[in-house]
Amino acid sequence: MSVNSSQNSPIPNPSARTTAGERARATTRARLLESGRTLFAEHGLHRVTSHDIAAHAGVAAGTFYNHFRDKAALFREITNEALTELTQSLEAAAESGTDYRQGVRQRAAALVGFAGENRELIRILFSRETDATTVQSDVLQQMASRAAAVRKSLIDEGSMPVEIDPQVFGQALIGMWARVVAWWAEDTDRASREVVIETLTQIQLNGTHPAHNDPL
Amino acid sequence: MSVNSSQNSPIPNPSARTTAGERARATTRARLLESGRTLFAEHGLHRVTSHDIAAHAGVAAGTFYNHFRDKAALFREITNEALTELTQSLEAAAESGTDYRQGVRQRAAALVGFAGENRELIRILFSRETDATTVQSDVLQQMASRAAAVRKSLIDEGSMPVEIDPQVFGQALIGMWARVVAWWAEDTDRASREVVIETLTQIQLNGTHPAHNDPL
DNA sequence: TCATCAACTGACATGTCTGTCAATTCGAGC
DNA sequence: GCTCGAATTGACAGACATGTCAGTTGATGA
Repeated sequence: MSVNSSQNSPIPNPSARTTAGERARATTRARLLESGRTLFAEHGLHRVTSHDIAAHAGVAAGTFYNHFRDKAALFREITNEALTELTQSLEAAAESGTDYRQGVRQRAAALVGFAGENRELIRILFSRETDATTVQSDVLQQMASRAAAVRKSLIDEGSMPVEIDPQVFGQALIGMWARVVAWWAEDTDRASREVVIETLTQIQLNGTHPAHNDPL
Repeated sequence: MSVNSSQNSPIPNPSARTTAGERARATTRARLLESGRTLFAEHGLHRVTSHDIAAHAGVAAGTFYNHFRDKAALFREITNEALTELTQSLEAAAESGTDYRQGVRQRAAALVGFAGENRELIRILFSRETDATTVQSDVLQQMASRAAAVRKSLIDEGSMPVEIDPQVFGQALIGMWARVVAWWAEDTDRASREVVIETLTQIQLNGTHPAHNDPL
């Protein structure tokens, strides 16, 4: 096997020597993904058929199955790609954060920033009107349990009232993030990016260090 | 038309003189609704067929359509009933509250209480795994915009920092309520009812009067 | 006992989505 | 120009959900 053997990566390497056939195949595949993204965002998973996607991409119905086992496979690829990107974005934010307050704000900014630049994907992942609801939880669950862990340690050291349960608060954060981001991505004129970030940050910080916080 | 003509009400009047046929009809209808609730809660709207519901209720497929125009009609009836009940419960809580803090806690208690006693309905209305997602928003939207209005007036009188945007906060509350309640209703051993209520209350109060609150 | 009628039955016609496959197109190499 | 094979085509068969309807059941009351 050569070092430069062809990859399964969804993104074809443009610098590699490719045949016209390979290029055509990659183009068709990309078109199908793009059409899937557009249609799923607009109509939701179960109101879009594989034939719809093929037609929107300008290829025959059978071609769809030349590239994807079934509709679920294409959907999975779209959402996995989105979630990977989002996860990376959040992890980068987590690493760059120094103190806790700053970290919270940076993660909120990463989430909101991602939402602003990937509105179709957010619509697919989080919107009430579409159906990726089973998928969404993983990233957020991670974020929330991280937040819950921090919160737990704050309780243990006594700097947080026990009335706020870490698990419940974690779920509350997940719900809040998903909803706010979906709402905002639907129409980003509804609020400025900064206000959204700031509100999410404040809620999380106030929930964490209530009452006896330094005023900002 | 007689004063006592038969009604379209889903709940038959037991004190009225009824024929055996009418009683049978009401029973069948109730069975279908009950089966729908069970199956929708377990499998979600679009993985349950009208024939499934009929079979679960122990009647023939055609009987379903003797009682409901179609699957959507039965689903609507289930969710409407649930939402009406929930709304009433929340409104009762809103009326009984005297001061703002108390009102917040009472509405949270009403929501959580409803969730504990109607776990199937909550699962249908709010769970990620089912599909009533379009329906859920109305009640919560109302709750949230009420909360947002109060919050706006607090901003206007200067007792709340402007960083927290009322609209965004309203969406955050909706998301938080829906998620927490769905999570808790799935397994009520996850946290005590009191802890859930208290956490929701704290988050909302802290979000409203941050930093310079009286400590509880 | 019998006629009536609403409730119920379940086979079926209809429409829709899915995934397949034999035939066709088209670029690459000879 | 010709052959090979990968990519594509689109008609089609199978699976399934939906809603209907002619026929059956059983309570009612004459």
